[in-house]
Amino acid sequence: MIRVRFAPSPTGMFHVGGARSALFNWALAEREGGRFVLRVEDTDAARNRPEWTEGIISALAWIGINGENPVFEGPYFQSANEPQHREAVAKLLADGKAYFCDCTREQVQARTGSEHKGYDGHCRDRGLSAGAVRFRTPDEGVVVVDDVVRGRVEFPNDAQEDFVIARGDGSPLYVLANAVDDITQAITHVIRGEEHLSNAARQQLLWPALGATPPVWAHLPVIVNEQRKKLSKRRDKVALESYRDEGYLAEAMVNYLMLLGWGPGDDREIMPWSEMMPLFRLEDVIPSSAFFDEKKLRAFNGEYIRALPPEEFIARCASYLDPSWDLEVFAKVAGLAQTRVAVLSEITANVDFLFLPEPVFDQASWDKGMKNSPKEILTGYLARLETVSFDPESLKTALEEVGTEHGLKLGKAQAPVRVAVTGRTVGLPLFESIEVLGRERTIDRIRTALAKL
RNA sequence: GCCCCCAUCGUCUAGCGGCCUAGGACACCGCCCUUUCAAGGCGGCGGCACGGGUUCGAAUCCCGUUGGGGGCACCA
Repeated sequence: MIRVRFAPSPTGMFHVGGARSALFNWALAEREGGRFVLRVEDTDAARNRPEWTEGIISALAWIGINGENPVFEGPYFQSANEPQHREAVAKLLADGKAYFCDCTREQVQARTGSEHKGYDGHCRDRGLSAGAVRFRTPDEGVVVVDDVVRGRVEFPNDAQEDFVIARGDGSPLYVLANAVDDITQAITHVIRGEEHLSNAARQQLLWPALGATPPVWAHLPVIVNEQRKKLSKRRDKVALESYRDEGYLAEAMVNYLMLLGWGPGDDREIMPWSEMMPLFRLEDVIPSSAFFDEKKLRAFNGEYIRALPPEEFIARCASYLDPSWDLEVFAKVAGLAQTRVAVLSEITANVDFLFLPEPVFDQASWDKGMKNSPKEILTGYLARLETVSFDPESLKTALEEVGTEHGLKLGKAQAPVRVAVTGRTVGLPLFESIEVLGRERTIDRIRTALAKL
C-alpha cells in the first residue's frame, strides 16, 4: 500500500506552498487507496508553538484534508519519536557508519582555509567517544536520487561532506529524524518541495545505512513570487489563513493550487476535486517553478462564487457582514451581488448602504457623481419619488423622464442619485437597490445630498 | 565559491519528431449588451532564451552558452 506523508514544522502560519505539497500527497494517496500521514516536525522547541500546530490542522481541514477521510492518518509528533532517533544514531555509530567529532566550525575552517569547503573528515578515525555525530559519506562515486519529477539526479560524493546527524548533547538532527520517521512509518513516497532535493542526497545514503530501501522521491517545483524567488513569509502573502479570511473559497483555492505545477492534461482548468484527484499523477508534475498569481486565483474564486446556489452564497456571506445587519434584507439583493464579488469580503461594500444610517461618504465619489446637473436631477427625482409606484421599472422610468428634461441619458442621470443613495459611483443595479431601501429612506438621502450641494 | 534544478505568450500551462500558421486559461486592450460596476458574448495583443548538432523533418532528442532558481548549520 502506498503511504505518503506531509511533514510540516509548526514555525508559523500555514504556507500556500505547504498546502500545495499536502494536496499533491493527498491526491496520490486518495487515488491509490493509500494513506496520508500527517507528521508534525516539532523538534525545534524554541521555534514551535502549539497554536501553529493547531493552525496546520485546521488549515489542512479547510482544504479537505482531515481525519474524517480514512485516507488520513495522524497527526503524529516527531518529538515523540526521539528514542528511535537516538537508537538509530547509536546503531550507525556501532556499525562504524558514523563517528564522533569535536571540531568547532572555526577549527574546520582554519584547516580547510575556506568557509565553503565544508567538513574535512578530521575526526573520522580518531576514535572519539563523545561529541557531535557525523555520518561517514563515501569518498568516491555518486549518489543517485531517482526522482519521479526530475529524473535521475546525481550528486558527486567528493562534494558531500560528512554531515552531522546528532548534536554534541545527543539530540538528533532533522535529516536523520526525518529519515528515521519515514522508515518507521513505512513511507513509500516522499513528495516534498524542491528545497529538499539536497537532503534527499543525504537521505538516499541514510536509508540503506539504517537497513531500509529508499522511498520513491518526488521533489516538487518551488512556488515563487513575481521576482521569481521562493515565496517567503517575510515578503509575500503566503498564509493560507489570510486567503481564507479574505473570502477565498476552499474549493477555488484547492483547484488553483492543484494547477500550480500540474495539469489534468486537457484544456480544462475549473474542475472539482472529485474530477481532478483521479487524474493526478506524479509523472505529470511540471519540474519548473511556478508563480503564485493571486489575480488568477481571484478569477477562479469568482467562478466558484458565481456557481454557488443562492442560499449557499447568502450563507457564506453571512460571516463577512456586520452581525446587526438583517440577513432577510440582504437576501433580497444577494443575487445582484453574486456576480460582482470575486472574494467574499467584498460583499460589504456592495450592500452597506442598505444597513448604515447614512451612506458612506467619499469625496472622490461625490465629485465624480455630482458632475452633471446634480441639483436639477435630484430635485426633479425627489418630486416624483413622493408619488411614483415603488418598483424598479417605474423608478427607472421616472428617472429617465427627469434626465430627458435636462438633456441627460439615463447613464448620466443615474450618477447623482446613485451617489446620494449609496455613497458610491459603482454598485448594485440602482432601481432594485432603491426598491429595497424604501421610499422614506431614499427621499431622506436625496434631501441630505441636496443640502450638501 | 561549491553542489543541484529549471527554461513555450506578462503569468499558469497544452505540446512528448511531422497533426503547430504553436492551442487554452488568467491578465491586458477593443467591440457588443447595458442605469453604474460586474457577469456574459465576440474579437485583439502576445511566446518556443540563444548557438551548435542529430534528422528528410525539431518547441519536442543531444551538446554548449546565457539567464533564472534551490541548497550548502551541532535549523527544520
